[in-house]
Amino acid sequence: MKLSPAYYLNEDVVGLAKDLLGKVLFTKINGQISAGIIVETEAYFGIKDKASHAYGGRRTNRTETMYSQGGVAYVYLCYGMHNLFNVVSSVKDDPHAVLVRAIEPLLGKAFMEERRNMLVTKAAISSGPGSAAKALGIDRSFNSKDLSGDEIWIEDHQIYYSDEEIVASPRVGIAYAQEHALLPWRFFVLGNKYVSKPNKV
DNA sequence: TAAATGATTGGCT
DNA sequence: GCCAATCATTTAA
Repeated sequence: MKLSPAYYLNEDVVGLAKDLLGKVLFTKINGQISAGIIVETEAYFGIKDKASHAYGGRRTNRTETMYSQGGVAYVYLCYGMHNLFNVVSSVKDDPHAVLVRAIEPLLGKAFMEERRNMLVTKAAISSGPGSAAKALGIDRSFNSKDLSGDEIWIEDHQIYYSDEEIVASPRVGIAYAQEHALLPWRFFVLGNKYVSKPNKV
């Protein structure tokens, strides 16, 4: 069930971002397990992507995590208050990553409600990268953690979406990345209410 | 050492 | 729809 370490070595990060839709992201915190189906992702294409923190080969304390071999978590603080969770992919020294932007609550919904202080029936509980991470209890202490460990991992539950249900669109919040801002590297499940806006074709 | 800024969200109008 | 909140990280001096 748990994805094998080899899965994350895929050097086609855009294809991986699409493939991660329907996979199930788990966290176990203080023995409490929660999980959600990944329904929205974005690909960050290593050193050639102006929207990536690793653009141009920039290598700092923060981005060092992305240079790891695929299969670890990259979590960083954005706008001073949101923890964004990414899956590091590809081989060592090739800083590709996939941002998980939304999940559909599957297990441990009571824990999510407690962490988000809202009912799981509200789409906003895990819609958007900051919200999805918070619902699962992910914070910066998860940065660099191995995705094949027992604190955070991803499973394949044989959930597949058809090509008609998967939509590719430009990424969100990266207007500063100029021409790269228009690349259709955001993928989401059409009609799923947990997908952040814009969520229409 | 200091200044600038962002892969956003939620509350208010 | 608009806008404030809030700080780690980066870059420049």
